Amino acid sequence: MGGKSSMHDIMNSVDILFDINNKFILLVRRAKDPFKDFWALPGGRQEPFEDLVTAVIRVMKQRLGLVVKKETSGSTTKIILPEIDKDAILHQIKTYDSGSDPRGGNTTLFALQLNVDKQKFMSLIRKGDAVLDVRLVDKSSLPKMAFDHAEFISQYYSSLKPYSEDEHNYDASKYEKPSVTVDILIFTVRNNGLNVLLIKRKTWPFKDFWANPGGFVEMDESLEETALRELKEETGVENVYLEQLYTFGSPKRDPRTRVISVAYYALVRSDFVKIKAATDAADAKWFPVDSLPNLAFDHEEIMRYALDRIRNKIEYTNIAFQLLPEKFTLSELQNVYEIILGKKIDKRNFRKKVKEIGLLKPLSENKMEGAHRPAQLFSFRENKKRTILNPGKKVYS
Amino acid sequence: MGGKSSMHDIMNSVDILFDINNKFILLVRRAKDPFKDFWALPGGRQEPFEDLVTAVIRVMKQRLGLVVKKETSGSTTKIILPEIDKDAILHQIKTYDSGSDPRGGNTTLFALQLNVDKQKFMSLIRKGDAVLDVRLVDKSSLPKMAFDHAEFISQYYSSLKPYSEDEHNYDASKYEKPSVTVDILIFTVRNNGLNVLLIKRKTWPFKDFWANPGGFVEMDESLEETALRELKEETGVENVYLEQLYTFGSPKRDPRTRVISVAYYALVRSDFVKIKAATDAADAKWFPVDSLPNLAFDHEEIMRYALDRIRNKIEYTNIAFQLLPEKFTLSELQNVYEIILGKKIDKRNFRKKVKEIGLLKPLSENKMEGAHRPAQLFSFRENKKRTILNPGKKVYS
DNA sequence: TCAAAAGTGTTACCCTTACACCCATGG
DNA sequence: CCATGGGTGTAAGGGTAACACTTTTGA
Repeated sequence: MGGKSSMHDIMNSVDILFDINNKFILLVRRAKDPFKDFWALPGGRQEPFEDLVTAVIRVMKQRLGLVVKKETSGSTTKIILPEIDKDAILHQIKTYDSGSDPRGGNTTLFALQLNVDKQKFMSLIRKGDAVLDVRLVDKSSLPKMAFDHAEFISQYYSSLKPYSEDEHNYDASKYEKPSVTVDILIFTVRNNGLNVLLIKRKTWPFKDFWANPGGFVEMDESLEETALRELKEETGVENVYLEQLYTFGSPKRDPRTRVISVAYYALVRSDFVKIKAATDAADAKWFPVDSLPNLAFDHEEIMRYALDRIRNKIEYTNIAFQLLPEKFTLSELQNVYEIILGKKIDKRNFRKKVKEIGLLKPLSENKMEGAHRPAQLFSFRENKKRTILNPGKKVYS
Repeated sequence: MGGKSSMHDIMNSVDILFDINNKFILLVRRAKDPFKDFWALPGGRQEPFEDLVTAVIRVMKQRLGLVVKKETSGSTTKIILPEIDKDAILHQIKTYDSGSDPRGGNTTLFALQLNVDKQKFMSLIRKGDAVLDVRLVDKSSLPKMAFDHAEFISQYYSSLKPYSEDEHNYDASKYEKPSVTVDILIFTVRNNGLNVLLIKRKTWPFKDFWANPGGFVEMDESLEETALRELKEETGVENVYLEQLYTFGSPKRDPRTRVISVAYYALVRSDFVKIKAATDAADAKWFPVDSLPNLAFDHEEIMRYALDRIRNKIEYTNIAFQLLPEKFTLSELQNVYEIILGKKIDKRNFRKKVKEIGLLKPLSENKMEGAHRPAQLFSFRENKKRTILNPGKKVYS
C-alpha cells in the first residue's frame, strides 16, 4: 500500500461551524499556539479509533461546555440541545488535508444550523479547554481567523445545500425554493427512423453525457414560452407541435441543487431544422431513438415516457402530420406511422381509412422520384378532426 | 486538546469511485488481508503530510496503472486522462471514520464521473500493487464488497453530496426562482355523483373563494410525496390512486408572486375519508362536480382538465376500482362508471364484459339491502390487466 | 424488360350496441 | 301482491385485419 510508512504521529481533527440564525457563527479565541489569540472555529483532535461524530460531541463539551444528545438514523446524525428544546442535523461539510494545519492529519469540517434565540443559546455555552473567549460573530464581519478557517467559512456559505426550516412558518418567501427548468424532447423523422435531438454537456455534472436541451424558466414567461424559446434556440424552428409531457421532481435528480423539470416534447420537420449548439452545449446531434447514447440525469426515464406518449397518441390524434412537409404522398404518411409505431401497417387498409375520413386534400400534382410509378401528392385540410388509425374515436387535441 | 494522545500509528486513506457512464463502477479484487480476495473500490493510504488529492492520484497510478494529470482552480480539482482526451471533476464525497476500516484512521471517498467507451477506458488500466483483478461492474449488481464499500456506493448514488461544487461555481441563487406548489384534486363518488374536495380560502387573494387543496414543495420531498402529504393532511387517507395531471405555470396565475403548480388528482373512497380542515383552510367540503362554486386562481381550468382526464382514462384503465369498497355489487361498479362518464350504460352489456374479462372474483356473500332481490358481492383480482369498457384495448397503468 | 414503389376491393371475424323479461326480497 | 332493483341472451351492424395483383416509371 503506497510508500512505506514513516511512523509519524498524525492527528486528525474536527472543526464545527455553528451557523446560528443564518447570521452568526460561533467562534472561540485560542489560548495556545499555533495561532494563539486568534479566533477560530471550535475544534479539536479526533482520538485514534474515535468516531468523527463522537469527536464532534466531545469537542462541544470540552471547548464550549455544551452538552448535547445525538440521535442517529442511517448516515444522518441529529444533535439535540435538551435545555432549549432544539435540534438540528449535523452536516459533514468537507475534509481538508494537512496543508491547512501544520500539525498534519486531516481536518473534517462539520456544520450545525440552528434557528434559536441568541441569548438562550449563549446561556448554554461556557468557556472550556484552551479557549480564551467564546462569541457569536456576524458572518459578514469576521475577525482574522486561525488556520484556513476563513476559507472554510466562505466555502460553507458559497455552496451550502439547503436546510429544511421550521414547519410552522407559512410565509412563502421564507421557504427555500427549488429551481424550475423546462426540458424539451425534440423529435423528427429522419433517415427512415424516429430521431431525437440531444446536446452534449460540457460541464459537471454528467460532463460528456448527452442530454435533452433545456433551460430555466424566466420569471415572466409561461412554461410553454420557455419551451418554445429553448426550441428556437436549439433548432431555429417556431411553428411546431408542442405538448407538455410530465413534470419530474425527485429531490436528487440533479446533484447540484433541487431542480424540478417540466418536460415538453416537440415534433418537427427535419428539413426545417438547422441545429445550433446553444451556449451551454458542446455539441448537438440527432440520434435514432433505438440507439441512444448514455443520457445525463434522469433523461432516460424522461425519454421512455415521451416515446410511450407519442406512440400512444399517434393512434388517436393527428400529431403525425406535424412531421410531414406541406405536400406529401400517402406512402410518406404511412411511413411516419410505421416509424413511430415501430410496426408495418397494411397499405390498403391504411389508404382506405385515410381517404374515407376526408382529412386529406388530393392535389393534381404528382411526385416523380425514382424508377417507379409517380405518387399523387396530398395536403391536409386543417378543419377536420378525425383520426386516421381509429376513425371512430374522438380526437383529443 | 482532548484526551492525551496514545501515539498510535493512525493511517488515513482514500478510496476512489469511478462512476463510468452512470452505469458501471471500477472495482479491484484485493490481494492482501484484510478482505483478501474481496472486491473493493480502489484505494490506499494517505501518506503523512500528503495532500488528499495527491494521494488519490498516486493510488490511481499504483493500483490501476492509470496516469492522470490534475488541474486545480480554487478548491476544485480536475483530473485529465490525456490518452483518451477526457477530463472530469474530482469530487470529495464523504469522510468515513475508523469504524469502516480495522486499521483505524479516516477514509475519504472521492468520485470521478466519466462518460467514456468502456473498452477505451479499460485499455488504460493495468493491474497494480496488491490487486488481483480489475473490473467494471454494473452498479445494480455488485459483488460482496470489502470494508463498508457497498455502503459507500449506495450513499454515493443516493446523492449524498454534502454540498455542490462546480468549476463555474454553479450558483442557483443568481436566478430568481418561482415558487412551486402541488395542488391536488381529490375526487370521490358520493350521493350518486362525482364529488371533489374543496377548501375555502381565508386570506387574500381569493379570500372566501373555494380552491383545490395544495401546498409548497419541500426541498427534500418528491412531487408525489408532496401530493401524498397534502392528501393525508386534508383527508387522512393514504392508499389511494394518485396521478400527476399537468403543470400550470402562467406567470400571472397567482397575484402574489410567480407560482408554478403541479396538479395531481386522487380517487378515494368516500367512506374512508375524514375531512380535516388543514391550517390554511377555513373550511373543507365535498362538491358535486356538476355544481361547483366559483373557484380561486385558475382552478376552474385545472378542474376541467382533471375531469377530461378521468373521463378519458376510465375508458381504457381500471382506475374506477379505486372508488369502490373491497366488496361491491355489479350495480355499484356500473354506477361508478355511469357517474364519471355522465351517461347510462346498458346493464347486460356491462355485465357481459365485466364477467368475460375475469377481473372480478365472485364471492359467496350477498348484499341484502332494500325491498328487492339480494345482489351478489364481488371483489377484484389484482393481477388481471384488461379494461372493462374496452376489453380489447391495452391497459395503461 | 425488369426493378421498385404506387395504387386498388373483398371477405371473415370480432366487438359493440340495442333490446325485454323473470327473480328475490321487504313492506 | 306489488314495488324495487338484481339478473340474464341474442341478433344486427360496423370497424378491423388479412390478403394479391396491376400500373407506371427510369434504368
